[in-house]
Formats: sequence, C-alpha cells, structure tokens
Amino acid sequence: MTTENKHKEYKTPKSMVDVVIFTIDEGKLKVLLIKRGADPYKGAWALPGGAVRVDPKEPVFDESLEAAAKRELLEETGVEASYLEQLMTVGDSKRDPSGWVLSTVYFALIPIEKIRLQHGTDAADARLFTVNGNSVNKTLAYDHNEILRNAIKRLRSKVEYTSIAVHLLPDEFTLSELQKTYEILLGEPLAKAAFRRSLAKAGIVEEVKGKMKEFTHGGRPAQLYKFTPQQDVDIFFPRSITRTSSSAP
Amino acid sequence: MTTENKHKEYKTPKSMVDVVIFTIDEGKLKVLLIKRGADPYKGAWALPGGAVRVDPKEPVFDESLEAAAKRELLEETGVEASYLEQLMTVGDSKRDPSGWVLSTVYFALIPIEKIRLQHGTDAADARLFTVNGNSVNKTLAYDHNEILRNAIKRLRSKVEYTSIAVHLLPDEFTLSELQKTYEILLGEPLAKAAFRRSLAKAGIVEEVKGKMKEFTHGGRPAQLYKFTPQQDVDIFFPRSITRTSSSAP
DNA sequence: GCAATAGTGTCTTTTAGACAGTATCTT
DNA sequence: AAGATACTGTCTAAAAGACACTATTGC
Repeated sequence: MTTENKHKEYKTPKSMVDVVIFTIDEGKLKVLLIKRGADPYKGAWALPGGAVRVDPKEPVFDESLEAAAKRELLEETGVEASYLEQLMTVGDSKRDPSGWVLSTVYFALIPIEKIRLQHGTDAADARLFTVNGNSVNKTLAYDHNEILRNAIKRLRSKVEYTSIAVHLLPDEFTLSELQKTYEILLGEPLAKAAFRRSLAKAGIVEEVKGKMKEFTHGGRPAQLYKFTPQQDVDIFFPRSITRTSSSAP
Repeated sequence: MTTENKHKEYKTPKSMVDVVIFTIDEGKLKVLLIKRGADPYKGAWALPGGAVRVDPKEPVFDESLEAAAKRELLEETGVEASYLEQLMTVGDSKRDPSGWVLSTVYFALIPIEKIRLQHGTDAADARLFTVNGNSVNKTLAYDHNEILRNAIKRLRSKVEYTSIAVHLLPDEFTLSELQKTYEILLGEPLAKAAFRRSLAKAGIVEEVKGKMKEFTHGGRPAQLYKFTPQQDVDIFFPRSITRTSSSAP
C-alpha cells in the first residue's frame, strides 16, 4: 500500500474485468467470444468483460473483483461458473486506445449443457469458437489473443496435475467421458488403465452407487461417477497424467 | 473490455502495486516488510507498494503494471529482481478504509547478497522478517497477512516442480547450497542422490567448468554450478522433488 | 454370432528413495 | 590421521506405461 506521499491522490487507471469462458462442445475445446457493438474495435470479437462497478450509488455494484467476474459470466452465459479462477492482470498505457487501462482476467469452466448464450442483450452477438492449438482462428480486439493464449496455457497446465477437467462435465459422468475430456484438453491419447489408477489413487471421483449410464450406443453400460469435493488442495496427481504412445486400435 | 454502455465512464478504483520480496538469510526464508509512516495503519508493518502512476505528465510514470512493480522493488531493495512474477490481484470495497481499492501483488526472489535495504527514504523503516510456517509473527496492515500467506503458498508450490529456487542464490553456487535452499523453502530434508539425478535430468544447472568453491571450512571443495537459462518452460520436474525420510546422520 | 464400449490383470521399464561407499579438502 | 564435506554406485520399492484379456450391452 501507499507508504509514501501520505495523502496525495494519484490519477488511477480504468479498471475492467474480462472472463475467458471455456467449454467442451462437439468433442472440441471452445471459448466464448462476443462481437463488439461499439468502438473501439467495433465488429471485432473479444473476450466478454466490462468495467468494475465500484460506485455503491449506481444500480450495479460489485462488492469485489471476483463478484464483478461472476456478474459478467452470468450476463453472458446465464449461469454461475462451475469453476472460476483468477488468471492474470494486465495493465499498461498501450493496450487500449483510450489510455492506461487495467484488466483483471478470470477463466471459467462450464459444462456445455448448462450454457445458455444470452443473445440480444448489450452484446451484438455471442458465440463459441473452437480452440486450435494455442489460440482461435481470429484476430481479437485489444490484446485478447495474447490473454487467450495465456488462459489456454494455464488450463492445459492445470489439467496435467489437478482435477479441474471435471468441471467441464455434468455432475455425473463415466470414466470414459472424463478420459475423453482430458484427451481433448491435452490433445493426446491417454493410457486407460494408468488413467484409472491415477484417479483411484487421487480420490478425485467416486462411484454413484448402482447408477449406470443409459442410452449407450451399443456397448457395455458404464458406471456413473461424481466429483469428490476436495479440501483446499491443488495438486492431485503426484506425477503428470499418464500418456500413451500406442497407436489407436 | 467494455462491450456495453458504449461511452459511459464509470468510477474507477484506486490502483496499487504491492511486492512480496523473498530472500534467504541466516538459513531462513525471509520477507521484506516496511513500517508504515502514515495513516491508515501508521506504525504497522506492511508489504512494500504504492500507487500505480498512470499520468504521463507526472515525474514518475509507470508504462505498465510490471514496470510499477519493478519500480517499487528498486525503491525498496536498491536492485532489480532476479525473479519477478505476478501473484494475484485483490480488490473489494472493504480491504482499505479509504474505499474500493485494487491491488496487484507481485512476488520477487532476490539473493541476500544483492539486497541493499533503502532506509531513510519515504518508508519509516524496512526490515527482513523470518517466515514461520505460513506467515510471519506479526499482524500486518490491510489484508497483507492473507496476501503473504498466498505468496508463501505459491512459492512453496512452485519450488516443487520448477527451478525458481536458483534465483535465491548468487550466480554461481554449489549443488549442496542449492539443495539447502530447497530444504529451507520446503521445510524438509531432501535425498541427495535423487536430488542430483533430478537436476541432471531437468538440465536446469550446468557446471562452471574447472571452477570450485573456495573458502571451504574443511571438506572437499565443491564444483560450482550456474543456472541454465531456460526457454519458456514452467515445469522442470516431472515428479515432485525427492524427499527423504531418513533421520539425519 | 458380431461390433462396440467398459473394465481388469499383469508384465516391463523407469525412477524415486535409501544407503553405503569413495574422493578431496583443512586442520 | 581425523574430521568434514562432496560426490557416486547400487539395491529396492513403487509407479508409469504397454498390452492383452474378460465383461456386458445392442444389433
């Protein structure tokens, strides 16, 4: 905090919150972008976000940064986040043509079934874009391509040693679905037996007793599992997730 | 960014940068705190920090958030950071009595030999405090105890699977010194052979050919090593660092 | 029966973890 | 020589990684 210049008030930058919303749809990792309806970058695609509302006299007021992120998320998707984590804060004199702007970026994971895109509100359009490698095939507004790259990197990195991937699935899921999710995120096939051993050891998921997946398309019905709520622990896999190098059958 | 309310200007929070500066001194992890010379919390100890200077017409101007962090660091320690990483951004209406304040916190690692505490400037006093478990034996100003807990947690966590600990040592160091550093940070003894195997495999250090540690206090002189500059890779140890459970000899 | 997906058992390879040995310095 | 610290070799235990086998459904 200010330890100097006791009472001087400094000019302060505009403060924004942006949210990178990830979901898995059609077997691909996707990110929610909105088309800007006003300048600057009118017509360009951008991460959803907006100003932090710090004036208690205004109708919209954000008690905290995270509350602001949750509000933006709700406005764009119609739901609360299954998972919300602060990614980074960017701030400099050049990233926004209007001057020195600071933006705190969150990233969220939401199962596709829960998302209800909010069209026709303030945003001209909202759409899911497929993540391709480290980015999306589009030039985004501001420095949002770079922010998105960071978000994707963080997501992939955390998938390696935590259980966050479960937040991209519905409450109940099969182990094959979970493995598929990991494979989509990592872009690599995983070894089934080792994957299940790791899960069991980490205690990340537990059986929904006596409940099996219905509507199989031919094949043995799978046991349904649910996420085991965790204490405040970040790291579940002492080693990284198990890859496989075997060719597909 | 603002995708709504095209041109409306919102009230914006005060924007600060704080820095958690870690070093190792007298075999212990320490953190730099300064005594506040003005209200609020006058006389209390706090993390060094200050307002982000975004007015190009002022004599002090921060081109970016990171530049502001580097400036604060230089003001308090007299040196550039060996390692500087953004930790988190906190912001809400309650953490500062003066209202809604946003603060981006960085954490820095500096070898003790390089630090020159800057007394007699604006800060009433600057001092290194020993980290004890997850905190420091002091009640700090604002929410700085909580921020510090987060910083310590992040530091310990990153030590497990990256090479950041080397930034707490001088440019040239012995493997025993490096191991000691890891042990101080983790609070646990490590297995020597396995530790060296991991280092070799990860390739994070390399010999300074033909150069040995001088001034040994009896004992075989150790080979000096230096940090191998890395590409943009975060994770060096595929598994966690090797513990040992054997009792000391 | 066959195709398809779920789930398990076991063998091999890698590496962590333990421990004891050798090496090289100061005094 | 004694003491101290540096460094290495090797054994064991545990987990990753590969692969093949069995199980249960729909058609």
